[in-house]
Amino acid sequence: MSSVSPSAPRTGPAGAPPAGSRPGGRSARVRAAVHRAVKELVADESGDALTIPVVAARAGVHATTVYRRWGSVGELLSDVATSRFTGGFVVPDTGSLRGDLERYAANMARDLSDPDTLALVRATLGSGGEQGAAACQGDRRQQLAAILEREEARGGGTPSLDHLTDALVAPLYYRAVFTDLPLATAWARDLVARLLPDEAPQLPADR
Amino acid sequence: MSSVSPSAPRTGPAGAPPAGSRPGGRSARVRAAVHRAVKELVADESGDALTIPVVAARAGVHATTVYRRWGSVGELLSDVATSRFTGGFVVPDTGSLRGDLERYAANMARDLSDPDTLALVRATLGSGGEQGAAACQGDRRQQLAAILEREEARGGGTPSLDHLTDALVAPLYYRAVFTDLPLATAWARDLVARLLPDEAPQLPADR
DNA sequence: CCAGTATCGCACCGATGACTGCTTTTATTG
DNA sequence: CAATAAAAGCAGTCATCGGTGCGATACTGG
Repeated sequence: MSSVSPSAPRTGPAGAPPAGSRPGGRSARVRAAVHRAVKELVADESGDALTIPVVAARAGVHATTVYRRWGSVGELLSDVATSRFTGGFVVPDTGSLRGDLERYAANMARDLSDPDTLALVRATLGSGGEQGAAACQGDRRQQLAAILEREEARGGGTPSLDHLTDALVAPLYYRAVFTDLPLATAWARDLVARLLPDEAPQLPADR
Repeated sequence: MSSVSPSAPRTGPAGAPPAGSRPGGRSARVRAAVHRAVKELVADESGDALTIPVVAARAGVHATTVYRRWGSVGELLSDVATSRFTGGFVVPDTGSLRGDLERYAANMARDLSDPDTLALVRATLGSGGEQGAAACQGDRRQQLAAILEREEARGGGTPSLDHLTDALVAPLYYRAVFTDLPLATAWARDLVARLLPDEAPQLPADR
């Protein structure tokens, strides 16, 4: 008998700067504060239940505001995850497919190695449902597609996007989320090596 | 100021039939009822918050019982996930590594395709923390190790367990948890094919 | 069949989470 | 600079979650 709050005005759909209304200073500041509070609380992992009042209190914002802008913890987490995982890092351009992928995989590995990030992913999956799951991927697909497209323009035959996801993205995410194995960059490079048979690796030293 | 309940007697560590104490009729029945209630509630996905009182009510069990046997929602979910994912299906034995893996991957795909199972995984990840994540894997590693060991006894060189995880388990889980792409058995077979180059597939018709 | 004990049900309490009108502040627009 | 409307703050209500002490119950071993 809950879950639906038919009254909330909620102008913007809780995504980025509210569509056409008021991107002004305060809203943005509140949004940032809430986002940071969520990240911190999720990172703390004190089993603090991550509830709206707690988030609001830590953000120095009134709970009402959070209730109105975001409807529930799930939506809030999805929003945070979205802005955390989209536009994050730039797509590498090393000149070769292998180089791009190795760089990209290494970036992803480093990103997912952060315990705070990992906690955010888990929490978002837990209460963000289908939407939250999507949010945890961010641009990944577009970014990989861009790499692939560039390589195609360059000439060579490329693996499909799905194949790439299976061979690269999936192992990274799986290890991070489900196991406690370390996400070494050497291992990430191995993934690329298995995906692209033969020929020597492009990046001798990492970063 | 929560998370630790120093008083609870809690004889069995909330795992399977209580170690040496009392596997008797009622306890087992209660346990089963609670487990089923959790599964149903998680499956319902009504955003019902999945709280202890709610679980207890649906199980027809008093909340106190749940509080005492399991300490928190996280532990409860971990327990349910563990018993859901361990000893589930038998390790296939088709006589060849490829056959075993294809069969195993297909089973896993079918298993993870169930929306209820998926919801359980997500919820467990969300509030079960590290332990919950481990619980979602069940015997997978041992089972794959068994398949590998059998193949080694048979003679052939086998891929490493980690490699197997990256190439098979990870994509399955990733697709299920993070995307809404279907987990077709044909695709699962492709995964095996990419893992084991050359030679024709062993199972012409599935199941 | 009986004693012993683990386990469950019941009544109860404090704390706090979810949600709602109303007022006040702040950003935009002319 | 003034008017307007959106968004945030405030106070307060209601439901219910988390947790405890005690008595009743059912399982186990002799």
